[in-house]
Amino acid sequence: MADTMKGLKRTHYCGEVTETGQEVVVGGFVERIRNKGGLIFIVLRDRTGVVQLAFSDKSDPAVFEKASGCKSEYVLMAKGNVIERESKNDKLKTGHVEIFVTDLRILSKAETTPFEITSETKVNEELRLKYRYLDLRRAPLQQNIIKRHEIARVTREYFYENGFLEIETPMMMKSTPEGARDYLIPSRVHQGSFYALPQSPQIYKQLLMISGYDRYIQLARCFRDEDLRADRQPEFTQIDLEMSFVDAEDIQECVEGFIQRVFKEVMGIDIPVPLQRITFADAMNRFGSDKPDTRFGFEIQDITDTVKDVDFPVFRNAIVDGGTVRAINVRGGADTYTRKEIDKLIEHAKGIGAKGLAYIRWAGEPNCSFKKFLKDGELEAICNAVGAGSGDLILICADKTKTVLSTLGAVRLICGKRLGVIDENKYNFLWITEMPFFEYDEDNNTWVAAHHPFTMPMEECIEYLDSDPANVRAKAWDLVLNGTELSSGSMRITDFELQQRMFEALGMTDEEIQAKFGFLVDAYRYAAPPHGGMGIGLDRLAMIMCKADNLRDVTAFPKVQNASELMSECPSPVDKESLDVLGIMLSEKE
RNA sequence: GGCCCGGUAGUUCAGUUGGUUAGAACGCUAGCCUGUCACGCUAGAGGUCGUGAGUUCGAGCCUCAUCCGGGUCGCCA
Repeated sequence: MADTMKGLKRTHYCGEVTETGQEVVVGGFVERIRNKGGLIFIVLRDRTGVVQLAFSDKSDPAVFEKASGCKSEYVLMAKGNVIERESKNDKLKTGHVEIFVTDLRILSKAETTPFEITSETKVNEELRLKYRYLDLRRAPLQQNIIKRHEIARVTREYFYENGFLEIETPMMMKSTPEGARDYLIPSRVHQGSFYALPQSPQIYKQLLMISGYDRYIQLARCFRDEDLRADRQPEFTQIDLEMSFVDAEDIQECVEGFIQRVFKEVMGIDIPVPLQRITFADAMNRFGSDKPDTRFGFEIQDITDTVKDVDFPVFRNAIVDGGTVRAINVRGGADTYTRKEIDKLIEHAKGIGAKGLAYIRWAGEPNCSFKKFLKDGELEAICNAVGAGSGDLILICADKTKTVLSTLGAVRLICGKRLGVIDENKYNFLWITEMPFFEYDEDNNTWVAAHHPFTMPMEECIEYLDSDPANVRAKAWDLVLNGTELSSGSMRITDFELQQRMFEALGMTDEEIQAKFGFLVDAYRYAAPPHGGMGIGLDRLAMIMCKADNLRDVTAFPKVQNASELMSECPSPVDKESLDVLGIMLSEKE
């Protein structure tokens, strides 16, 4: 039988025991035991830190006996006097004191854990995830989870102070097949019908504006049944907000205030506002990405004009086909990138869709992969055009402009990371504005909405809606931090006529509109204040603020790449009775 | 669905051209130790080499398939 905590009441967290000359009661997990024979030290841990418990065989033999029976990860409660240590440990906040224990309780015994619960564990993540509850005992993970809590706390405080109302929206809602795949919930009462988990509370928050709630905030759980990435979980949290009687700049200003506040309060870092703005078109041209990492250079440069007379078939064919030739100057990359590494980079570029990369590697002498096609002075002209000199590596891509940009954008990131030129202590925020309204769907040869269909086009673009969809820009914007898309926002269409035109431009029939969004379209018949809003990825924000490189490290119980959870092993099959109740029959497996 | 990387004691790893009984460190078990703090010392237990086929006299190592995990492309209005 384990001991009880009867008669003991915790007075301090372990990490807070710093003053000598007081009697304290602490509780926690055994981090480490150092048994010297007649003297035992136990390091006790809770979520605030650790404190050393001391035992001597010269004092209470029963207490000493109990201490000698302790093992790693036992849950203990200890009463004792805080005394000065004979030899101090400067590495710990509580390193100058220890608790000389007079009453020890073993509240719960632990089996040997599958891995050691230490800060610097190198354990395979798969195992950590299977025993997530043990992994979560480790200080680094606890610090992330606590920091995430701090972010959420500051978020609520900021938006409450600015007049936002927190309103919950349904987790069971109507499935809308546009966009990401929905997670579906079968209905027992309406067999054959399904609810969907929200991809975002988008529709509900717009309805709240129609209902006059003016400023809405919610830390909303969202669900998308798509493949995972390091920065994408199927289940995530958005700081979801919507505002009435505002325009884009008002919303951005409000969010800038939030960013400033959360970085100051949680990290002690000053973020200057207004945040930098760049149009979508500029972002693509300069960085080959709609979420550029601006912490380093290597910007994309158009050298089509410089090479238009070069007799290199790769360049010429691209230009003749209406494409472009662009380059990045990987400054100082000539030594890092050996011939072999460049080949690997080129292979990677091919994976992205490029046919290859041409390069000029200037290590001592400029070494050019297409030298035999160059006439006198042309090599120098290219180097000059991109500002390259000795020690630099120029990577050139020639293809359709879209391919060139996405390739060089990806290559730029790889090179930046490889050369270690990214300052990990920088926080570069960027508004991406004037997002395109339509995207071309090459599979079906149609224009599709790049955002949800209630996004407002920019006023000056409305006239091109039908004639020139490629040039219609949306009153929509993204917020990017260090190359990660943090947030996305837009103004919504409140004009019934304009909304009808949008649906038509997207090729939706009246029946489709009615079936999918009938209630929302109807709602706008009864007047709506001008409104717009944003959804800020809380998980991604936490990830960057914790300097984590994936969302699992800031999520208590994350899912793995195949969207399962290794600890509980969900999803899992259910028995036939459960399915029968729902009227669901599974198809035969192959 | 495509591509890339990984899987050897509980954990982290090593393992030579394919060749006796697969090693180390940490952890674990037992014993010793009064000032440790990644405590120290002594002894010990612990392995379907992810799984299944194949090649071979012989496979941790070679081949194929498959499972699991990671990254990425597609996908994510």
